[in-house]
Amino acid sequence: MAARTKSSEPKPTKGERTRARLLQAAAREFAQQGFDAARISDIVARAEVSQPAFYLYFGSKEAAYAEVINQFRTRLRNAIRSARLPKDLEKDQIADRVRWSVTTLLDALASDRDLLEVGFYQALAAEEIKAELSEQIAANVAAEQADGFFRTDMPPAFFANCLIGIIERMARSKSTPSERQQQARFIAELLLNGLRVQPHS
Amino acid sequence: MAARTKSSEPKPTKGERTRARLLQAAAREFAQQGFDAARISDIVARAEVSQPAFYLYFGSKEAAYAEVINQFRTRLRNAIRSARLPKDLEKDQIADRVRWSVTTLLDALASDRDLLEVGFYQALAAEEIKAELSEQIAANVAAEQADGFFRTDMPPAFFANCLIGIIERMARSKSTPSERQQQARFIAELLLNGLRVQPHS
Amino acid sequence: MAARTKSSEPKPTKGERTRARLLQAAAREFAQQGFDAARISDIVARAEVSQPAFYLYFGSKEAAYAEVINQFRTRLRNAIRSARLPKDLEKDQIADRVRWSVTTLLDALASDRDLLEVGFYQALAAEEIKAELSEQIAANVAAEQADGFFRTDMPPAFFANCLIGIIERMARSKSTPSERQQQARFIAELLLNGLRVQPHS
Amino acid sequence: MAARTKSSEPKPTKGERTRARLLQAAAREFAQQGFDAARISDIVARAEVSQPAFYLYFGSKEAAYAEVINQFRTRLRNAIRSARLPKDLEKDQIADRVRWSVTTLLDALASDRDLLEVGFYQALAAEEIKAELSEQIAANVAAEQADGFFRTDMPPAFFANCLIGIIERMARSKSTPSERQQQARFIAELLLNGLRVQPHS
DNA sequence: AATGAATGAGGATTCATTCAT
DNA sequence: GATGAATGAATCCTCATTCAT
Repeated sequence: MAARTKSSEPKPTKGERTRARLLQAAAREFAQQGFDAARISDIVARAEVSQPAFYLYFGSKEAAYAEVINQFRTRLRNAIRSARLPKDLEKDQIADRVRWSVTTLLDALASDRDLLEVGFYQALAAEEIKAELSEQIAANVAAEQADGFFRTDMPPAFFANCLIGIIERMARSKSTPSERQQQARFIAELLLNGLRVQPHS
Repeated sequence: MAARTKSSEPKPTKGERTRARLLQAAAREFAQQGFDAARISDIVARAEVSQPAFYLYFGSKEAAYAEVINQFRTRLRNAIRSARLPKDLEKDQIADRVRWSVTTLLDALASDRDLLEVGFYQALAAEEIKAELSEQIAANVAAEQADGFFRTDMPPAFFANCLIGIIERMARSKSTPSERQQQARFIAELLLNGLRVQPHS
Repeated sequence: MAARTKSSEPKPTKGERTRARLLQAAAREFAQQGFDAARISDIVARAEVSQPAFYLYFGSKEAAYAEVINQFRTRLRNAIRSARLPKDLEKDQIADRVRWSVTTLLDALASDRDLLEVGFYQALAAEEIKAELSEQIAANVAAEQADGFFRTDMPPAFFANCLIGIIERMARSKSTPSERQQQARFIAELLLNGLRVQPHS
Repeated sequence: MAARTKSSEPKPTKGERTRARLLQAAAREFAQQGFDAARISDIVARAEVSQPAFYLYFGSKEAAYAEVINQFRTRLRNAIRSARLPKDLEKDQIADRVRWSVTTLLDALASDRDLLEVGFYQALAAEEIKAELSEQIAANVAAEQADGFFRTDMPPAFFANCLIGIIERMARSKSTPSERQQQARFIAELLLNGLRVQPHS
């Protein structure tokens, strides 16, 4: 009776495992070839199933692509949710916290290179995803401006887009966790203090 | 004084005009559909010529795409060349000059939406182009750091990528020249002074 | 008085009921889609069983189609057998009797629209079935000519085909029993007396 | 100057001839296999062109089928138009004239066996075509009833359907022109005078 | 008695590309 | 300088059918 008490997923059936394999193979092919150039035959070869098996689990090439994109969106949304600065933050912790937020985002993006490629760099999906991301970040920034953390003479949406642009560039290169921390440090520093020669630091 | 003495383009022959129409049509189709989804048949339809005419001027679909990309690269290179800060700049003019550089870039990018789409947002070409762009900007930044305009505790390449990321996001939306000036002002301000609440300003 | 004493079908097992459901579903799909366009997946969906279940009861799609056709043939044969004019018929009862024969046929055809569609209107089966039907009717007609009921200057086979053609057209439209009686009346009248303006009637 | 004066069709281009070959090949395949079972690959093989050539002239398999059907409809419509009894007909010429009408129809149907098969015996198109045919014939019959040629106690639509059914059966078998005349004679006789033993004839 | 899962084989359609004129 | 006509090669997708349970 005790078994499986905690697990939310009872145990994947054979079909579910096949489907998962196909989805992963699809993500890889879409990432490497783009939607049009990706061939179902390569996806199923990678997943080691026959062509009809693909259609057992996805209605069409488009549907599979959409599912890959959705995976990415969902993960990204979750990451964003964790990246909000808490209200009771001390002013001198801002830098740390911004760094942490950026790290969270970079880590989320780096967690699956294939999803990243499809969702962030392929024209078909990227713009819509970035638009959503932008809105969410802008909302966060607005709140943080209201809390007095950031200067208020720049529109949140503008800043959100800058952040997305920067992160997109950074996320492009394969990086280790510690490299990402370093990146996050630079980004936070640039965003907070700018490029101008600093008075003392 | 003889006619056409100064003009660098003597006078386009019929063939040259056809070729130009085809190239523009190709840019539009590639921009709207992406390389794979773009069809030669649509390109020639747009250019109002027959299919074989396309092969009279371009060796292949790939070759036409490459030519579109090259157009973009060339324009971009020229723009970058103008964006370097002059050495004898007064320190209090930095802001103006950075603003001007960013405006130059944004204007160059906005000058042809189709080229921009292909060269900056389509995975096939974008990374290479951005890599080149990054190197050039990094070189500029390094020089400017050496001249004492910018703080030196950030790697030029890092900064170059940030700038590219930001510019890419900004260039995405269709904008009027004056909107681009406004964008450039924000960008320069952010890059120079950061998001932190400013001591006095 | 005991239950099922008279019934020729002892009591269908579960398997037999499944098979019957499948056969009916097949008839419906074949009728609506034709042999080629009908899909096993739709048949089993209609019968609410799985795909393999189909092959538990029918060797192939063709076999199932053949069985549907056979059902129709059998019913038709029985109907024809009842439609023969009895020898000791009074001359003035011919009209009634012909009417009755036609009604019998029309009723038989109307008793299952799906079988009718497959067996009478789908090219795959119809010709063969009509050929058999034609022979049987021709035999009846020949006998009736010999008995002096019908004029003998027309070949029985010719007349049989006319009758089949007429009946086929009539059977096409969905009709109530009383509409079929009306149709039968017209048919009998036309066949017996023709379209020419009648001397007195 | 004199050349081509009478010809209404200037001279078929190569493409038009290819298209005609394809259409005929399609008619043959559709006739022999039915719409679903017919394969484009067989059609183009018969027309001795490549598969893409098919799509140069027809948008799809469906479109080609529709065109075949339309050819048949058009011919049939023309035939029907000629089969109307002229008003100034002498009563004793009715039989001849009915015979002639039926012959016209049978000849039209026999003129292209492939079109006939598709348009008259394949479920997909047959019903609609016969419905139209029925209306036209019924209109003719009504006019002829009004002119006093036929008895008026039978609905024209009913008679039209009978005629169509009979003709459909007759047209089924391959026949020579003289066989068709014989068929037409029988049909006219049956329709006019019926099967009843005739008083004197 | 029944099914979840899978596949071999085949068919329609599209597209870049090329002759022959 | 230009095109009507044609094709080789591929790709998505469907369907009847089966295996292991």
